[in-house]
Amino acid sequence: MNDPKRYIITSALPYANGALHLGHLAGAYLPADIYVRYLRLQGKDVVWVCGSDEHGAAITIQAKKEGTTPEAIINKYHELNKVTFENLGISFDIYHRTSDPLHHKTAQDFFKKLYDQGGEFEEKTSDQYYDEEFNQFLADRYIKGTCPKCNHTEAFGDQCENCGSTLSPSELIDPVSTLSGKKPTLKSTTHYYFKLDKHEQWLRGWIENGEVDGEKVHQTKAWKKHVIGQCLSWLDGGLHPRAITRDLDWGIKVPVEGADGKVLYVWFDAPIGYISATKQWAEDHGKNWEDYWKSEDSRLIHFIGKDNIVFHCIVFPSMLKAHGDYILPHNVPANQFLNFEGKKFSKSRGWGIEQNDYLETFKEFPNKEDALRYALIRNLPENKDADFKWDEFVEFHDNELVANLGNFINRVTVLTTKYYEGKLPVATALHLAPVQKLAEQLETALEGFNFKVAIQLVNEISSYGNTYLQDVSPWKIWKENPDSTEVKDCLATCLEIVGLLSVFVAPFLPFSAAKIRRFINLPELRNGDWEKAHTNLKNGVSIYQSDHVINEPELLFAKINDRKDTSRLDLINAQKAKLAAILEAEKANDREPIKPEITFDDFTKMDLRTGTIIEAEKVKKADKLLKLTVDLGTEKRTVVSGIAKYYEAEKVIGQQVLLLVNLAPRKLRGIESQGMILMAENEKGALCFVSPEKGWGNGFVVK
RNA sequence: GGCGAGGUAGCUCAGCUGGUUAGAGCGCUAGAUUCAUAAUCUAGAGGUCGGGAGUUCAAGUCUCCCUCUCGCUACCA
Repeated sequence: MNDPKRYIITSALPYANGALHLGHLAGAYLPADIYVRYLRLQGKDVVWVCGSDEHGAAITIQAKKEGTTPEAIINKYHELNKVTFENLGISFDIYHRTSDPLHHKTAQDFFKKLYDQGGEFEEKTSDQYYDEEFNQFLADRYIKGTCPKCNHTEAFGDQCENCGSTLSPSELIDPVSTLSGKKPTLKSTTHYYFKLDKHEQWLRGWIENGEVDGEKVHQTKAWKKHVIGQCLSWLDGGLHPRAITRDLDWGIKVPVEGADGKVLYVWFDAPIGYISATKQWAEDHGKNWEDYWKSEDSRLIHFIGKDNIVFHCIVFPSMLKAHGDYILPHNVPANQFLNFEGKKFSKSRGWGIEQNDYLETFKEFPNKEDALRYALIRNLPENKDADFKWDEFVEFHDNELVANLGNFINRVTVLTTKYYEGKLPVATALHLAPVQKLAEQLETALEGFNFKVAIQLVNEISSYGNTYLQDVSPWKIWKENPDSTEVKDCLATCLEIVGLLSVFVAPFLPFSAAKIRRFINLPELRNGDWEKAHTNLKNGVSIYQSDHVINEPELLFAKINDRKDTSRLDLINAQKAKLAAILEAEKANDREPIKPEITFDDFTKMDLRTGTIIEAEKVKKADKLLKLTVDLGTEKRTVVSGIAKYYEAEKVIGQQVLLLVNLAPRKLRGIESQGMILMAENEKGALCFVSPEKGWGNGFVVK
C-alpha cells in the first residue's frame, strides 16, 4: 500500500429523470470535487468520472406520463445536470451517459465475461405479470393496484407512495397494467441472478480487515464507521442471489441467445458506467483506461450518499472480483444525508432547492457558487445527517468568508497599495511557522476525507493572518517610520499568506481562488501548484518574484447582511418566506381527500359492532402491535391491532370500541387477528379510539 | 423486535489506539484598535461529556444495562 501512481475517482451517477438538489451536491459531488481538485493541485494523476444513469423503468414511465419518449427525458436531464454541475464548479473529467453505445458494449462485455466463465449467475423462472395487449412483461413499476395495507388505489407494484410500504406486484389487489390499463396475466419468465452469496466470505474479510486473499489492500480505520457498520449488517443478514435482468425494452440488451426482450437491471449496468466513462475519457485523451482500473498501483475511490453503500461496498466489488481483472475500491467515503431547514428534501412538497434553481434564483448574487459551496462544506453530513439552514448560509458567508478571509486579503492588499504602491516589500524575515503547521494539518485532513475539518484549517490560516497583522499593527509603526523593516516584513509575510491562501482555498472555493490570484497578480492555478507552494513554504522560498507588483485592491465577497444594499438579504428572506408559506399551506390542507363514492350495498357489506376490550398484551418482537381480546357479548374475538405506539396494554382494558367483525382473518406475527378495531388517525399519525357512548352493551350492530 | 449511526457549552459540531485544569466556531459580556465590507484583536462567563453500574492507578474515550433522536428493516386489517 505505497503511494498510488494514479487515482480513479467516481461520484454516484445521477438518475436522468430530474434535477439534483443541494443534498445530492453535498453528498457525492462537492466532497469529491474538493478531493479531486486537491489531488490535481498536488500534481497527481487523477481521473474523476461521473455521468447520467439513463436506464430503468422509472424513465419509461415518466416518458409515458409526459407524453414523450425516454430519449427526450434523458437528453433533457442529462444536459441540465451536466451544465448545472459545470456552473457550480464541479470539475468532472468526464460526465458521460449510460445510453452511450460505448457503455452498452462495456456492460454487455462485462456480463458476457461473467456468463461465459460460469459460476456467477443462475437462472430462475417465476411467474410475473404480463400485458397481453402490449405483449410484454411488466416491471414492478408498470403495475398499479390497490395497496393491501392502506387501500390506496394508486399503489405501484414495488411500493405504495401513500403509506410508503414496500410491496411486490403479487400483493396488489386488482392489479392493472399501466400500459394497457387492463388486468395483466401471470406468465412465467426466466431471469439471471447474480450469486452474491458466493462472495460473502471474502467480502467480510475485506470489509472487516481490509484484506483480500491474504493481502492487505486498505486500512479499515480509514473507512467511515457507518459504512463498515452498514456493510457488516448486510453480511450478517446473509447475501442472496439478486436478479440482474428485467423484461423491458428500455436498457441494455442481455447479450445471450434467447434472451430477447430482456435488459440488464439498472443497478448492474450503472456502476459499470464508471468504467465506460473512463474508457471514453481515455479515448479522448490518448490514455489507457486499464491503467486506472486494472493496475495494483491505482487507487479507486467511490463518492456516494449512504443510500448507495450496499451497491458500492457489496454488489459492485463482487462484480469486479468475479470479473477478476479489476482493483477494488480503496475507500468509499459515503456521506449521510443533508436535510433542509429541519426536514427532508421533498420535491412534491416543494421543500428544498435544486441546484439549477439556486443558480437561477441567486443569479445576481456575486460569488453565488462559492457562497453555496462554502455553506455546504461547513455543514457536510460526513458522519451524521446535517441540516442546511438559510440563516447559517448567511452567517457562514458574512462571518467567515467576508469578515475573516475576505477582510484579511483586503487589509493586506490595501496596505500594500497604500504604503508601497502595490510593490512587494523586501523582507528580512517571514513569519510563517504557524502557517506551515496548519498547511500540514490541512493536507492530513484532506487525505482523510475530513473536509469539514479541512475548511476550518483554511479559516485558521487567514485567522492567523488577521491576528498577526493586529499584533504587529504596521499602521501604527508606519506613521512614525514609513521605512520601517518591521512593516516590510509584516506585509511581505501577509502577502505570502495571501498567496498561499489562493492555493489552499482552491479545492473548496475555486472561483474565489481565481479571484485572489488576480488580486495579487499571480497566474492561474495549474496542476501541481499546491505541491510547489508547500515545498517553497517548507524551504522558506517566496512564491513571488522579488519585483512583484499586485493589482489594485478589490473586494472578494459582497456581504449579504449589508445595510446599504439589502438585495442579497432580500433573496434569502424570500426563500425563507417561501418555506413558511409551504408550512402554512400544509397546515390548512392536511386532511385526506374524500375517497370515491360507494353504494349503500358496499357499505352494508361491513358488519360493525360494539365491543369492549377485556384483555390486552404487547406482541413480542413487534413495535406497533397489541394482542387484544374483545368481548362482543355473544363471543370473544382475538384482534391484533397496530396501536402499541399510542396505547399501553394495561390502559386499554375496559375500553369500548367499534369492531369490524366480518373482515377476513389474517395472521400477524403468528397470531390470527379476527377483526379490525376502528381508529381515527390525525395528521401526525396519532390514533384514537372510536367508541359508543359509555355504558352501551357489547355486540350491537352499527349502521 | 432486529440492525446501523448518534446523544459533549445557549446553537452547530471536534475529541485518534483510555492519561495532566474537556476543545473550536457562532452567540453573549467586557476591553483594545482603525489598515479593513459596523470588519479585526484580547479577555471572560458558560459543560456533573444522555442516565446508571462495572473494569482500571486513570474513562467523554473500554464492558454491561437503561433512555432519547435519526435511518434501514419486520410489523399497522
